[in-house]
Amino acid sequence: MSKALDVFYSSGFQATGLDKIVSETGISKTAIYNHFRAKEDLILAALRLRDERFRNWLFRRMEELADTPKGQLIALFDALGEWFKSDEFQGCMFVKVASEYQDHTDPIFRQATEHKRLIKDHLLALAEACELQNAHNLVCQLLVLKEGAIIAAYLEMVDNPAKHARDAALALIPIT
Amino acid sequence: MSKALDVFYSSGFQATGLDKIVSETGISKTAIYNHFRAKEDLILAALRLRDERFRNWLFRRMEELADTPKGQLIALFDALGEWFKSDEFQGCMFVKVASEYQDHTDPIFRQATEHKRLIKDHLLALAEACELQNAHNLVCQLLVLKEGAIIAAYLEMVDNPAKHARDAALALIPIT
DNA sequence: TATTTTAGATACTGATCAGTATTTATTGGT
DNA sequence: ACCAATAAATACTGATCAGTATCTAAAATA
Repeated sequence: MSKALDVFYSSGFQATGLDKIVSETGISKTAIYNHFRAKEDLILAALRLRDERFRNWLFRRMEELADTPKGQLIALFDALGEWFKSDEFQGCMFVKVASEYQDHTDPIFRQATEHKRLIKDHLLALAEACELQNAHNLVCQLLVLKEGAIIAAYLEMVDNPAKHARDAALALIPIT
Repeated sequence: MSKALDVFYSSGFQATGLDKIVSETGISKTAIYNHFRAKEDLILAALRLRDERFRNWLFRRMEELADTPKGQLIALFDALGEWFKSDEFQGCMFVKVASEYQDHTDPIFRQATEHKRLIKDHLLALAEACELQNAHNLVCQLLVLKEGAIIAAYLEMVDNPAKHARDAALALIPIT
């Protein structure tokens, strides 16, 4: 499953045939279809695993980098910067899968949006712990910065997008 | 060509077979391959057309909405908001194609990044006309906001992402 | 009008896709 | 040791893919 995730992440979803999954994982096609009803289910499982791993890593890293809610919101962008610099980085898997499965009612598309919602919830909790007057608006702005930084990193639009997003976040978060 | 662009935009690139292009456009496969050496060339042509149309529309709209360079930079987000609300909106075609053709040396991927570069150049010219001390940093931040707003709109992460991006931009652009 | 050229439409090719049926090997019980 | 049951590996299916070859019809020249 973990290997399947890697293959989908680096080679795409439609472009990755099940034969490739078989050859990369060593698991036979029969065994795959024993656990998953269809390729769609395999993709959904890969997305679930990715969501769990990524959120765990991100939230933990934010906690390691700062101990106040406000500090953690800023550390979001430091954590993103580390991700961008890592060998693993190949853009956001959920943006990519939502680019391939564009039907907004498709379970795959909806699972991509669910990942984003879970991150939003976490940031909202942090922002509300800051006792700001409009935590919701701030979180929306930070989310826009986060997604933009990931795209900018993937498309190599600017140098150090995480730094630019962090600077912008600092300008948006009240000092008090 | 225009119709082919629409099909790719709404149905994806790998998922769209040439048979579908034939049935949607009425142009025979032979005629298509007379003008384009391969499907890749057809995609590249569609991207060129999209780039030209989108940049023309965006820059013109920014000019219509404001007459100062600083005003136009802010109007970028008003124009984006109009795009998000339009029926046409289905995310950024270049982000989507770069999600399907991930090899950074692939002509398709590079053409996607080229589109982003051309927009960056335009914003840079506007920012430099504002005579700010660090126009480059500002443009990088605005680009991050722009890409994030498009993703947030496509994945329906937040309500009115253009407004949030615009508010953030206002906080980043010096008042003077 | 007869002939040649051109262009597009249809039909085809080998490859690859997701998914399945059959066969082979392995395990567990007696 | 023998049989039953399970699980996985191989081989196959119809569909679809990008791309091509052949065929047909129209237009241009003489």
